[in-house]
Amino acid sequence: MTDTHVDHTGQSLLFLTDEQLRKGIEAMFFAYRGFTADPDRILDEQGYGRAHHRAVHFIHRAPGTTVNNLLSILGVTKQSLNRVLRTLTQDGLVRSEIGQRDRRERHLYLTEAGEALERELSDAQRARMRDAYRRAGPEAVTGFRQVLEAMMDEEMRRAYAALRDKADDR
Amino acid sequence: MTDTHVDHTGQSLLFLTDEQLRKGIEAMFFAYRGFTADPDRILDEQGYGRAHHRAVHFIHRAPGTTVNNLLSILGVTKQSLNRVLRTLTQDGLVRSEIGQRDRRERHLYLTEAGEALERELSDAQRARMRDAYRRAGPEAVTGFRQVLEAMMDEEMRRAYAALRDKADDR
DNA sequence: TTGGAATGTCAACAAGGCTGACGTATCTTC
DNA sequence: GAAGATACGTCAGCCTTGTTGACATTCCAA
Repeated sequence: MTDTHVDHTGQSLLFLTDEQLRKGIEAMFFAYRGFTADPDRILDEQGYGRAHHRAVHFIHRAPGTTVNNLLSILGVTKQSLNRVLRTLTQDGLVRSEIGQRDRRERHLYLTEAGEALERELSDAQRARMRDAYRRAGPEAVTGFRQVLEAMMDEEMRRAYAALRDKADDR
Repeated sequence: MTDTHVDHTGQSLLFLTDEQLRKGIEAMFFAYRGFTADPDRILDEQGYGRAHHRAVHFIHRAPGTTVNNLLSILGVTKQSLNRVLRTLTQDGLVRSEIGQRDRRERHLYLTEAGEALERELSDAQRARMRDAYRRAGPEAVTGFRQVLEAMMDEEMRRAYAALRDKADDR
């Protein structure tokens, strides 16, 4: 499929045709649809959207995070995030606490109900991911992660790395 | 990173922790942002959005495609697609021809201006993809594609395969 | 102590999804 | 030839989720 050669320095070279790159682009497009399909269904039942999923996911990942912090991870305006946060708070899924050190800050946490939704969503998404990994095999998984990481913007790569290494899984 | 073992049947097994799966999920999220970042900038300058990009991309890929066909690939409603197609046609980027065999059908083509925009968009996206591939290396590329393909819904996998094999690149 | 910066909230608007209803042209089938 | 099915376009109206602008609260440094 991909045409690999080794040059005189021993470096492995990739000859990438436009066609190969296009396939990668379309694979990314279609796969992302599959990636979000299961959560989307669950969210729809509850009257939520992807924005709610993202908020819930990252609050779960980093409990006590501030609004500003979440903003930089999600890459949206604070007004946009605020609307999502407001509905989640009203519905009793998210709880916000005024900062001890800096009273301007709000620290965000999931309630029990919030954790329950998060679990439902991430179970579905992990099942999809696990299935894809199983079918593709272990070497494929490593390659998958390497390409994705190389595709991020520098800024996102930093956000990802910070989250990536938070919990250990060796 | 991924823990692989070989069982007594010689089968390679994957032990996937929730943490590993979560990293994959977050990698997918951040990478998709990088994936769309460059086209988004170009589109924004011209007053278009991702919806226009998708239409232009697939009309370029399958010139003469019908509206219905495009609908099933994009997975949106005809009202939604129509809005996009209308602006693209008015702006002289897309041209539609009444079908020869079936005069109810409209066959879609990019104009010269449409092809020019498509080229600009896909050049940017390919550059990003090429860069990611180069950094990740040849084996990673194969794995990347395998996992993505396994992550698609069955329906999307068919659409992808149909497009995938249209042009040859061995 | 006061003015600027940072944090977060409220209001209003736009893009782009969606459903529902309908009109028109064109097959296809009886 | 009439009746129904199909392909496409359009109008109206809704929702989510992005945007900008204005404003309140709080902190900090001059």
